[in-house]
Amino acid sequence: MSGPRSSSVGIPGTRARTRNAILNAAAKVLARDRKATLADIAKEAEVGRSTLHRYFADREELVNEVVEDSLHLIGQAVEDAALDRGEPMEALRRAVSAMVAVGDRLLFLFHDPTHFDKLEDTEPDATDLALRALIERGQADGVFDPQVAPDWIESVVWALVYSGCEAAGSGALPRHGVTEAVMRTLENGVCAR
Amino acid sequence: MSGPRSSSVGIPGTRARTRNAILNAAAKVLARDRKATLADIAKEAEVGRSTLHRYFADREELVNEVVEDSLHLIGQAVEDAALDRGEPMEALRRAVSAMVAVGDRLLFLFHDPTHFDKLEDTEPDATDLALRALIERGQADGVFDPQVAPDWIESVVWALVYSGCEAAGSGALPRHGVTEAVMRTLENGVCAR
DNA sequence: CCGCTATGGGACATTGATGTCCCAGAGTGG
DNA sequence: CCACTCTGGGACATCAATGTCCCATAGCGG
Repeated sequence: MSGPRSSSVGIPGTRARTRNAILNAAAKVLARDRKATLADIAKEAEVGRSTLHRYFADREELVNEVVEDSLHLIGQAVEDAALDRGEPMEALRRAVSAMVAVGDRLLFLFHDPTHFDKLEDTEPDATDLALRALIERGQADGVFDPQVAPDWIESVVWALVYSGCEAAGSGALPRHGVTEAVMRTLENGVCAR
Repeated sequence: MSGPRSSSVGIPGTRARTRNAILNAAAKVLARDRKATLADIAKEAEVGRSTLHRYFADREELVNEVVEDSLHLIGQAVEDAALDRGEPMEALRRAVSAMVAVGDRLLFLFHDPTHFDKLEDTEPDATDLALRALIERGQADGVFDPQVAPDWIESVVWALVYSGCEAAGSGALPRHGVTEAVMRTLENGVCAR
């Protein structure tokens, strides 16, 4: 009855805040352990399991919403990076920096390839398109290696950013040095200059 | 049941072969979906669920054995690469090639960070030591970038190899081109030469 | 002060995976 | 041909997670 359903329009701030807390907690917990219980997530979010169920009927629904939210956050961050402006290499740096900034969600998404599969159903999202365009622009400008597939370069970028975020999470890299490490590797590989 | 099944059932080697089939199937299935059922694994291995239970009492036991087996395979492959011999860059190429060769197991291990955690309990394994030694040797020789932590370089190598294996799995890269793509990226990053 | 909403927590029913047993069939070696 | 081993599959018992209800209560706004 009167299920407080519809999206975040007109909802008292409380509901949006609780909802957000649950989404964040879910992303964090599920990134660490994909088999985490709903109870675990509720605990992390500091809400009752009942409350969690009030906001998300299914586990599936919850996960889907976290995925969607994460994609949205990442997309927003990358969009703000305005990859179509400026030198390709500088734009790439902004992209990496933006990705690192939402590292938690990145870790969450990458930790479950299943989500990645669902993503293929939807239209190619703006994030990938922007990144792809940047890569091709850089290749055309002779800045990025034109002899390898844009696909591969994109994979490399995501992989290194992911790696950097994980390294930061485990303390292997200082949080502020992630972008720099990733960029240096993207520019030079692992070779001395 | 049994169409073209095992031709020699009483032979000692048979048990090992069945066991191996289960381990391989488990690695493959679990790499794709961590929540896969024991029934799924049994099906992939083309054995009955009962048989699987005869070889591995627990799900936990099975997973542990797959981890151990995978580490062993990877370790063997890398050891055969004799990373302490020859030019660092050539040795690195051999390392990458060896890792790619056991890509399925790599995908399995990386898909569940939990396994990675257990690994920290044990002594630092030979694989990491060999790889680390190679990296430091290369840095000393001025071949690898001495200004970044060996830790980071190691992460990058694993990340790119993983990425390459995944790309191969999804058809984005031809299986035989993985080592080349990874090495090119390690040598030049994503920049034009 | 009153009512409304959101919440937390407990009490179920349900479901799906898991682990155990047992039995009959097939292939092998003696 | 007989005994033995390994196997697949079915029949449970168990268990943990999940999803549903319901009720008492705290907080917020009118």
